[in-house]
Amino acid sequence: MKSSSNSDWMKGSLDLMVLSVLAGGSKYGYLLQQELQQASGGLVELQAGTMYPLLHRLESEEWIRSRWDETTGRRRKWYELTDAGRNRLTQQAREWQSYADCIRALLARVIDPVPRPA
Amino acid sequence: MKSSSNSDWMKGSLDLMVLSVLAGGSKYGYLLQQELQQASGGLVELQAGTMYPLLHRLESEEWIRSRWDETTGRRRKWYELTDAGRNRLTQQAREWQSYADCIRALLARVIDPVPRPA
DNA sequence: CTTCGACATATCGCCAGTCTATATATTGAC
DNA sequence: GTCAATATATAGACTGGCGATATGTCGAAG
Repeated sequence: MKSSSNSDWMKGSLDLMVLSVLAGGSKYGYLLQQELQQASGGLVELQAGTMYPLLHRLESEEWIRSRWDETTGRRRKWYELTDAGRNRLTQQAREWQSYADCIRALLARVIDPVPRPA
Repeated sequence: MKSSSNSDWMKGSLDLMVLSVLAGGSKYGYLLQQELQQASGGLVELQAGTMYPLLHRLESEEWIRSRWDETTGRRRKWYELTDAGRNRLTQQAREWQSYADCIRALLARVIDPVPRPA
């Protein structure tokens, strides 16, 4: 069976999405989760068990950095983009668009097969 | 390190791409590989070790069906879409475009952050 | 005639990454 | 006092893509 809450499309795009949302300002995990869900019109539901390891990885790769806020009882770990992360984001955004265009072209053929060049 | 020949974007889109190419007519694996590479302007290099298992899976799920051509010494296994596969393709194409639009919107924010609604 | 590179399919084992489930703790509402 | 929402984290299972490897045909070059 396949299932999985989202529909597998963004399997390779989660990094990009997370970096994008963080580009809008510092966030802690739970908040990022909410905002991503909102921003995607409910399409993307980043699971906690996916997100936290992902954030840890992004941090270990130094695309983002974190700071605990322990001033309240509810411990929150705030993440922000590093400079490297910001560059990474623009880089990846460019790449992603190439691939998206490429798939779009592929799909266009399906819908509207080339009418054989005169 | 990340590496991987393509850039991980299409991790979840390979099914879609293969079905798309097959929508253009029957192909055997090797040919499909070439055509996909061409059609993508060299962007997508579907590896043999990825493709054959993928084709087997798609066949077991009955989105495609195969026939050996053994009339020549070079054995070729021709694949074509089933009716279900064709439906699957249009279905997935629709879904993919939703997700692509969603990411595009996310990226647009990055490039052009909302100027605070008057 | 042999050898080399392109053609053609297949499988195995590795590994990265996602999900489910689970754990833990705080807080506000009822 | 209990429950749901907030908040983070990890372990284990599973999937899927990739590199390596195997097997064999075929045509061209030498």
